[in-house]
Amino acid sequence: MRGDSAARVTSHDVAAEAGVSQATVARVFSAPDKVALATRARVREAAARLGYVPNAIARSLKSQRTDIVGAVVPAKSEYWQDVLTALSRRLAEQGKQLLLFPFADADHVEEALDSVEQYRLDGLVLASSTIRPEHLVRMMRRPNLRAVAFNQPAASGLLPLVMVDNDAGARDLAEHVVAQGIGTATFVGTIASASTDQIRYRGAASALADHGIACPYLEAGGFSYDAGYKAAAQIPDGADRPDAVMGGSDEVALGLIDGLRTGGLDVPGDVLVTGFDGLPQASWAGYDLTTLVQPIEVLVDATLAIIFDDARDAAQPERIVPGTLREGKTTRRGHG
Amino acid sequence: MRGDSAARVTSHDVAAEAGVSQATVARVFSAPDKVALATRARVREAAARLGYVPNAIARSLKSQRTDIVGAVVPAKSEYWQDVLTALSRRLAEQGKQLLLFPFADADHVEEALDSVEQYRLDGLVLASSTIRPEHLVRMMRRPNLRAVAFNQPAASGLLPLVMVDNDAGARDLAEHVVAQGIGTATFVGTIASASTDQIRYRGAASALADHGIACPYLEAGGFSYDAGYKAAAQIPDGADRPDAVMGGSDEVALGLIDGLRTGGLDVPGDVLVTGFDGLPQASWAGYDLTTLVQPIEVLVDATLAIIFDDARDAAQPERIVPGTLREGKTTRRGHG
DNA sequence: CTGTGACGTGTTTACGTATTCACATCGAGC
DNA sequence: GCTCGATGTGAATACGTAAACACGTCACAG
Repeated sequence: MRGDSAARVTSHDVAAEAGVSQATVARVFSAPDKVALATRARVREAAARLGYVPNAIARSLKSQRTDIVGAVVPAKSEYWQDVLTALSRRLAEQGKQLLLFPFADADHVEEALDSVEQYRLDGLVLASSTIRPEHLVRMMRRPNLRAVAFNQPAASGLLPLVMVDNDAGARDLAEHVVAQGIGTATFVGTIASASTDQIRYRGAASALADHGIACPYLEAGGFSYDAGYKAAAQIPDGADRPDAVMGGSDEVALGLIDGLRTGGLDVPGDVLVTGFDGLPQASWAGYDLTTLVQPIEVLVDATLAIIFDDARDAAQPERIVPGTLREGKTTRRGHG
Repeated sequence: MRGDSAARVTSHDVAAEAGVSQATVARVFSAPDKVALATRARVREAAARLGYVPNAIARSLKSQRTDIVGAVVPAKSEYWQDVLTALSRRLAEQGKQLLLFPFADADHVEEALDSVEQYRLDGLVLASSTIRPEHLVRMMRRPNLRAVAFNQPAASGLLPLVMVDNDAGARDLAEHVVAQGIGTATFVGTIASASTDQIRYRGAASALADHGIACPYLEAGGFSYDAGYKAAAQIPDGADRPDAVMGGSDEVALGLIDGLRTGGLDVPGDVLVTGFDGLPQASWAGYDLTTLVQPIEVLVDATLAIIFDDARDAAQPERIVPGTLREGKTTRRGHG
């Protein structure tokens, strides 16, 4: 029978029950090796009897550490869901928590950041390339808060930065489709103002240009499946139809595939398609998309290293991690 | 030029700057109408000048409210991602935050709950039917914590409960496939021990039985696409092949579709497929899955209502919300 | 036998805010 | 002209913990 009726059990209550001081109780739970073995056992028993659980709020107030990392991310996005899953898993391993600050539009970032400042977080992950530089600067200036920009090239020079090598990845994808023998290509970007989108397009266009292939840009207008699906209708058909369509993200690429197929085209028979990110869905048999897989675990680890490593005086780190080309059937040309 | 150099600005600092007491500063930020207009303006200015932001930790300690709701959810799941997105959006509208406690296996729920107790959350959403009853009981007993079971039939009688009408939904789906003229069916469940899985199967089997159709159960062994994909290979082919396969969740159903198609079958030509949940991916043109769409917004609102409504003495509420049948092409038989 | 350090514990204070209580001021009502 | 209530503000306290500091005990080296 655990004492669950007591409304709020504090370390003082436990101290009284065990016949020690509050400080000793606190030590048992935060620095056990500083307490004699016998005392420790007695306190532990008393705590169990009363159903005592340390109050993280009070601890945070006193210690000036919350053990919570915040993440400012777009509310709707497959890619970020994956990142957050990896992030929270790693944090949980270290006994830390993840506090979510999702935002719907880029216009609502401001509100999210207002909330962020109230909580004295140990660190903050600023995700999405739709966060504007002025917001980044704002976070840069908060004392005692390690903010890291995640996959957000625009943050370069403003904040510590972790990202996949978008340029190299886009080039790899372009080289790959060139190797399949294409003669024309179109890049369907997500949102033209996003810095990742720009880098990916430039990388792909530059690599294609090296082979004498022009690559017009088409904006899907979002990071979503729907945006890609609708964009497929904009792609020229007939004689002007490109041999390959490169999506600015996997979500857009998946939408493109279905959009193109709905339009009566065969992927990869009539047109090759590539993505970018390496979402789980890209591996689904129905799509089997050729894409650039981001090493999310590596990126997350690098992010947490920046937040928690004590080298606070170090220069602004920038970790740029290479991705991996995943070759799926969407670029496998029937060499008939 | 905002005073961003000051390491930690407190209400005391603002009070000194504005020539008022700390209490007045606190009032300006928590109950502005209790402060004279002129004073209020002066304090606001001083606060802006110093870059003061109220400390949510200290506020929580004093007020015994954190304005944070926790959610214990499986780390990997499309369905829960959707729910969490809706949940955090609604919370953000009320100036509240969502703290995530993801768990990898059912065995790790215990650890997650340990963390939960440390934070004095305003409410807790217990998701996933893989959380075992003993864990539910534990949360039931915490004082000052409104825990709500979300889509977790097993919690009935133990905790306030919000869920979609799994039984009716499964029946609707079964009736729908019967109306397509099927003669045989197989139910491919997620995890047999999950209470939602059991209810969905029983509902479907019962409705099918009303039409004299037997419905064997096959366990995919997970809630994932992969589980469904692999399970497709277990489905009898040839003469024993069922006319319809009902998936225990959309993720499983999507995997089933691809698995069946990989096996050379046509969906819906050779076999009909249904899902359950109404994931965004189910609407993707490549699948266009017939499924039962959960009204996630409604479920989330009901959950938050239980957490925040002051009728704390009310009997344990149980909200069971009906879902909506979404008819996709995976059950559209070619009436050739 | 005394000085020294390690060890274990208690006392006290501070973290930053919300709230209670007390007090002062002011306008209105008999 | 005095009471009364409303209004605005300050002083003081509590929320629950961690950590600095002080103290006492004991083993051991000289």
